[in-house]
Amino acid sequence: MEKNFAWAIEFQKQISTRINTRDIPNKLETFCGIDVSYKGNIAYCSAVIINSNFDLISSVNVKCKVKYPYIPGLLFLRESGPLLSTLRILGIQSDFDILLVDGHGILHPRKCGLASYVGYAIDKPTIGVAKNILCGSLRKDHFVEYNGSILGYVFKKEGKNPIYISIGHKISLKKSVQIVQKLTRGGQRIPEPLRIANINSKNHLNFD
DNA sequence: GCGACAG
DNA sequence: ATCTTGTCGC
Repeated sequence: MEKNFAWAIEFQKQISTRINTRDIPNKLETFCGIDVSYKGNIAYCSAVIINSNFDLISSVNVKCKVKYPYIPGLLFLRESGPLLSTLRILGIQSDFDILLVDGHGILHPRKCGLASYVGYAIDKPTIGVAKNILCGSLRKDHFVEYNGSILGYVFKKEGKNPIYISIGHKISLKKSVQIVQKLTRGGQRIPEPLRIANINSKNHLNFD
């Protein structure tokens, strides 16, 4: 029962040509983290917004039906729907400056991971933060290289597994790394907005 | 053909 | 991601 997802691959190649890998003039006061967990065929998506002082500004939990399977390299098919629906609801009550997504940005076979697609879709500065690498080779200087280009950075915390940071959209890799490091509290592996969003998404009782 | 493979 | 009990370590 395999399907043709060739269209999705072409779509990613198309979107990748529209990704902005530079910083844009923007405030850096509020940060949104968003993540999804699953139960059967239901996706539970949570988004939270915090400020530079880690104060909670806003949060939403949204339930959605799963429409696509998980296919390595095509995570956006499965998660962009729930993420965009949730961000739309969140937007009704609060705005934010930077979005952090659980998954790769341009550190991707077609330079268009989930974080890049979502960032492009909402047209906001977005950073990709993944817990595992999908492609590329690790360099001693902590950068990740793929097809001759520096597309990511490995952030390793003592005693913890590393995380992989990459540009989602409308931000540079340098600033992406600075932000992720500032948002990662001592003793933690995951930057706060994503860590809280991940916890909330697994709390299925807080969904309508 | 073989191995790898975000969440 | 999710399925799962006890268990090792700070």
